Order: sequence, then structure tokens, then C-alpha cells
Amino acid sequence: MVKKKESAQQATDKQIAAFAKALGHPTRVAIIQFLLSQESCYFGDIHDVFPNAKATVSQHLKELKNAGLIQGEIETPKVKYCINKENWEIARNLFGNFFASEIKNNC
Amino acid sequence: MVKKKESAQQATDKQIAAFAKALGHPTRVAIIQFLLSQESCYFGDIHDVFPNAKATVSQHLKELKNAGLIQGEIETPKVKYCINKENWEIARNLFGNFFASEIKNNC
DNA sequence: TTTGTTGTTCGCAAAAGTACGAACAAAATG
DNA sequence: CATTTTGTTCGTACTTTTGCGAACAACAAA
Repeated sequence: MVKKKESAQQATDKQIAAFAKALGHPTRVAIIQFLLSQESCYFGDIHDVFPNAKATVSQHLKELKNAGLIQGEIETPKVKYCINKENWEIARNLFGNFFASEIKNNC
Repeated sequence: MVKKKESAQQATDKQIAAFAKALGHPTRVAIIQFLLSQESCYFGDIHDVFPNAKATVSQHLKELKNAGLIQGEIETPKVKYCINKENWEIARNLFGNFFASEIKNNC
């Protein structure tokens, strides 16, 4: 089976979509805002701010982590979450370019 | 039933999430890029550049339209789609502010 | 009126997302 | 060792998303 290699643009679109998808839920947007505003964020701190069960919060954090937007490290017995700065920068640039495009069409 | 009014921040998060969700699929990101790059975009033009069935393309367009990112008008017998400039500006600003935040935490 | 063109909507199936309680794991503490 | 604290993972139920072919609607043209 031959699979055509995807273009660089397609790869970019995929990455944008992956970040966007992770941000596609109000709770996850709010979690990011919260992490941006705090010095240090343990799971419990985050959980306290949202009306969801801890299983649900944990799942949202997992998705943000899988997308690369945040990272978590164990500080026994707690888990500390924070923004993944490197990927945050990448996301910032991708969305920056995306929205910077001139609109050519005229309706 | 009493429902607590949501905060302005919550409303903002919802709006960001709604835009992000609409952009949470590679094909939809690519559709937006395409619309940004073309003078005028009829459904057929869009359909031609994607490997999906027309029903699928139509559905993606519908979601982008529901999110407010694009608009479509009938030019019988064709349908012309384009970026919704007003909402595009809103999205640009929301994401701009979102990603402009200083990262306070330090991991 | 019949035919052709252009897209949308419908109905289906498979997959993914959302939310929760309960069970579980890991490590410190009594 | 039993207990407590902190989160993750599991299992379940329900909803939503994705993608497609087929049916349909609107209109122009033959």
C-alpha cells in the first residue's frame, strides 16, 4: 500500500487542529487560563475551581497534556501541572500566523 | 429553577472554545486557509480540493458557519462561501489575548 | 415538461467525547 | 500494618462527531 506523503501545510493544519481541538471545551480553556495565572498549580487547586468530579478534571488535564499544551510532574503526594512553555510558544506562533492572514475574498 | 449567571470570563471561555472546536479538525482548518487565499469560493471549488464526499464537505462548512467563522450566500445555482470578517476579527482578538498572556508559573 | 447542475439534508454506522462513581495505586503517617 | 491523602484509571452511560451514499430541493436550460 502506497501512502502519499502529506504536505508541510497539511502537517501544519493537523497541528493547529490538534491544539484547537484541545481548546475546544470551555473547561479546558479555563484550565489553561488558570494555569497561566498561577505560580504553581497542583491538581487539587485546579479541581477546587471547577464544579466537576475529579475524574473529569483529570481527564481534561490528560487531554491538554496529550496535546502538549501542559505538563505535569509528581511532587509526592501531589501532582503539579503547568503550561508547557515550548509548545505554548509553538501554538502561539501557529495561531498567530493563522489569524494574521489577509482576507482576500470579498463578499 | 435558579440558574447562576455566568461570569464574563466564562462567556469568553465559551466563545474561545466554540471557535477552537470549529477549528479542531484538519479539514476545517484547511478550508479556512483556502477561503483566506481565494478571491471567491464556491462550494464546488472547495469540494474539488478535498478528498471527501460533498456531503462531508458541506457538513464541515456548516459547522464553520454555525461557529460564525464563515458565511455562505446563494448565487444560483452556486453557493459562495467566505470568511465572516466581523467574527474573524473577534476570533483573532480572542486568540490573540489568550496567547498573549504571560506565563507566571515555573516548572 | 424533462433534464441537468449545484448543494443540502437525511439516515445510517462507527468512532470519539463527556461525565461520573468506584476502584485502584503510591507514598507518607500513625 | 492500617490509615490517610492525592490523583489516576476503569467501567459505564449517554451524547456528539465524522463520513458516506442516497434522496431531495431549487432553479436554469433544452
